Amino acid sequence: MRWDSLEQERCSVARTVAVIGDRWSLLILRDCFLRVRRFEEFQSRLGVTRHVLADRLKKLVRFGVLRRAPYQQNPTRYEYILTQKGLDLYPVVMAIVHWGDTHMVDERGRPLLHEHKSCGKMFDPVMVCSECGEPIVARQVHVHAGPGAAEGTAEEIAARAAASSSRTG
Amino acid sequence: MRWDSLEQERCSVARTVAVIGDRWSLLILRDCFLRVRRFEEFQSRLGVTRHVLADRLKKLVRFGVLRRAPYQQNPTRYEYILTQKGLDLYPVVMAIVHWGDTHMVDERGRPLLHEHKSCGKMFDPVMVCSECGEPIVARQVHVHAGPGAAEGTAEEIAARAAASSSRTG
DNA sequence: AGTTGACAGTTCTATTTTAGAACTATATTC
DNA sequence: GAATATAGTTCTAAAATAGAACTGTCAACT
Repeated sequence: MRWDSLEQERCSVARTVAVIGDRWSLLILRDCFLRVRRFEEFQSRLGVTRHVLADRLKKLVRFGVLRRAPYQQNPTRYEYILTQKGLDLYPVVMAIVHWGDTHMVDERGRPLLHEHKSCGKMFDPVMVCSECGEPIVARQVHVHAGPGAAEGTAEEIAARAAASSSRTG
Repeated sequence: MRWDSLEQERCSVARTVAVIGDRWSLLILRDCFLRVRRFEEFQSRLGVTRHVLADRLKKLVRFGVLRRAPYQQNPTRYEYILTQKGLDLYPVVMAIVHWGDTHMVDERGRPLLHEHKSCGKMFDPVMVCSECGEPIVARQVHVHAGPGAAEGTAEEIAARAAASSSRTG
């Protein structure tokens, strides 16, 4: 599998990973949600090489996650702003933050706290079912082939894997 | 910034990215949640090189996301199973899937549908506030320095970025 | 007894990506 | 006219990845 072909995969994870599935893209996004917008600030905060930063910003713009907006003339300079498509990545970033807060903090505790302006409280993000509102755990989810499924659907794969496990283990 | 040092960063995103922030790790995780467990099956499904697969599985075991469990003797062979720490990554994977379903599908529609066994319905994952239960959007969240914050906290950074924007743009 | 096949890797070379540093371009301030 | 700010591009060395072949263990078949 080549990376160029990832975005054409019949899997939403693979397609998303084609956009944000590298280390620097995720860190750039984190900074975007912290209102960082300019090349120099990304660069100095992240310590990423300028070459890679330019490349990743181009990629995120190409995929419509960021847009390049002029903020001054003479010379014209641009800053990078999250589009709606980019803002919709907030749950991904928050899920990552929360996992890090839960499993990767040291004795000093979590580096950031999040306040929900609507209710005024410090909160954790919780992923719930859109239908019943209950928190989602992996065991309680069953996958089905959707309209865009390829031949080897996840359903079939899970069935095959289960069969192979009971056969040998 | 070296990748070895990423896990020591004072940021939960950076620490999480040190574990799962590369393309193959995320795809391996996706497969884990689809009950794939064995080297050969990961390899044939993903098309990843065996070298990289071995490396990533080792890394995920080292970080406690997967554990290596024997499933046969003579010769002893192992499969890779999600630990609780790994299962806790489900919201990350689901958030990625949902973003892909929303923004990266083609005309055929989404490849997978998810059924919530608890309520029996097809659902989308929604990220809500642990305190008030309302869906979370980026604008409604304010960050504060936590006990593990470093010097340049996100709060300060956001303030600085805002100041710089109003100055020049 | 010898060959084949399954499984879970390891090793090798060629290619691609990234790190790190220097350089370019435009315009403003000292 | 020199220094500074911003947003890149270009260069070489180092690291990671792709792609293929190879290793070791054991079971099953011939």
